[in-house]
Amino acid sequence: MQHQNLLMIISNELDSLNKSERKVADAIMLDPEAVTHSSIASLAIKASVSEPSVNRFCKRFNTAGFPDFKIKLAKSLVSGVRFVNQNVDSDDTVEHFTPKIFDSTINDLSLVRDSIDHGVVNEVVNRLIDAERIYFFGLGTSGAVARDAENKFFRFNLPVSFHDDVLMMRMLASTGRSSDVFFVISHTGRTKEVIEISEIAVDKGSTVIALTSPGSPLSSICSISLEVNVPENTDEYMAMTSRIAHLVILDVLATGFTLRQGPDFLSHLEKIKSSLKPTRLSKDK
Amino acid sequence: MQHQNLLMIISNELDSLNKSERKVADAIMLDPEAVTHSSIASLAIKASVSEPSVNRFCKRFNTAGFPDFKIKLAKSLVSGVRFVNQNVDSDDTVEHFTPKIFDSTINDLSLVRDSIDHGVVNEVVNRLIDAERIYFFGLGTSGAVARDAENKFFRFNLPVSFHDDVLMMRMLASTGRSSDVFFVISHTGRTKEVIEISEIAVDKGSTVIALTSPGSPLSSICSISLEVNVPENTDEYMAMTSRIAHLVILDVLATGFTLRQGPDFLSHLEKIKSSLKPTRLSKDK
DNA sequence: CCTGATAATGTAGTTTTATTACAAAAATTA
DNA sequence: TAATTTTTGTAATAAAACTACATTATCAGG
Repeated sequence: MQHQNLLMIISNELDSLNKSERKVADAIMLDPEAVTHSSIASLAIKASVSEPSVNRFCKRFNTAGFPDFKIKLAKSLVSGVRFVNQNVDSDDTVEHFTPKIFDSTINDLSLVRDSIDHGVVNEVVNRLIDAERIYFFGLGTSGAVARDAENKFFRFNLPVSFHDDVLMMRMLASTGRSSDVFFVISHTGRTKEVIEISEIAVDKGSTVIALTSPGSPLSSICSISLEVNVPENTDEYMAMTSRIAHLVILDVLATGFTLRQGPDFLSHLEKIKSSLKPTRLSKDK
Repeated sequence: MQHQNLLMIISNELDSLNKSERKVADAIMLDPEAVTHSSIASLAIKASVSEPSVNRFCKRFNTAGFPDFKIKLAKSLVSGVRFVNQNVDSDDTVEHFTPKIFDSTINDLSLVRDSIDHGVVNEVVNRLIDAERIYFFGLGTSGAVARDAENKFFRFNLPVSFHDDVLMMRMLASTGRSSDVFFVISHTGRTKEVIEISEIAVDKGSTVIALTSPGSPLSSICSISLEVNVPENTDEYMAMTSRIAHLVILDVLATGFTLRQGPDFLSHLEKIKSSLKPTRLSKDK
């Protein structure tokens, strides 16, 4: 893992430390937050070791020195990213598990943000702009994502629909034209029906864009694959965050779409927005 | 606000700074990450001011001095929450706007995380557990959220459905029983139809839980209101992040639900999970 | 259980970094 | 414009971190 939490690394390597290093580690674990504000001297005293021992400790953990160590330590302490189990425990109360779920989602989103392929995003936006029709396909949870996508892309003045019925999907795929874009959403990329349907659409010469995980069967057979790597959640109580990443990516695509259309397009969006006004109660009652 | 971001504070007070303070602020904003690794001297040079000016700058922002400032700055950079210029510009390329959209979503989620009322969450979980039936209602974008919620709560072995058709909603609401829970999702909380339907359900003695924004008409008429304050996005190109916050909150509720059922319940969830296996291609081809 | 080698730790001095006190320079006000 | 206040910088001081080297502990082979 590229970006791992310093405190976590320390606690993992606790066994492979020598005496004084261990003393330093213990002193840090006791109150990491305090270490952030203390000098190398005071930490040395707290750990009953010499200052250079603390310094050596820092370097052992791939930091430039004590100040750098403090910075990295501080980062690892930020808001709920507490290294000690960010997993939900069976005896957690609302106060405990709520921030854990948020933090875990946030963390996953930032991983996706940093790993997404801009070239592919760009290419997908191009294909969407050239499309005469867009179909969003998804089953189960991804069906909800597809539905959200329809809602978003509908505003762009082109025929869009979403489908979560495999029979409909199959029929549409087999009657698809080369100017049609099938946007297939699937977390696993392993659902047989979805793969078959995508293959049909590809055979018919339509563009099939997949929003799925890297290296999946779906990914390999479609025209363009927008691969999203969301770490599998081993925690039984944790929800699937991939669908949220998918939603954000669709936001990205919609934004790219809008930007490419130029500023005139904004007035069109405004028109749709204001069409909803009569359905709402006004702000001032 | 309890936990506010240092970078955000700085960018907010940019106007009230004097010349040299402003120079320091600009130098920091240019590359905050670099500042966390630099000395007061090098930052002073970069900002073309004296070292004491940098020191005074730090103290002005309620930090003990430069080292403490660096720690706080480092913390504000965690989870990639970059606050500088998170609006999408019309000449942004994919490389530019993609992280902006992710960051803005992440930022909103962390605000919701810190502002959510745990007592209400707890109460909502209780009501959901006592429910004999749960209906998830939502229109437009919130329809997709409702659909996702159905998918999630369906696994809990109790009758759940989602509806995005106002006529169906109206009929269900008017035939509702006191053991029924209507879970109404609405970002604005101002859609007339939704409010009317909720009022009907309340009159019939059903429990109406609203997932909506604070102080909205919907919020005031329902049984329990789960209020989510997502800052309105003024940027024309930015998407609505409230729906994502809603999804995460539904994850939280589902988690609370699962935890309350005790460990035996997990085997039931496992059963549902494995029921999907035959629809998928195996990992090893 | 000694001896030499190696690893671990500490001491003391050096260098870097941050802070403070004060003076000079701007800016502001009357 | 002179007095006052605010801002900014200079230079000295203090604090903190690091380095080279010395000492001590540990361990393997005899």
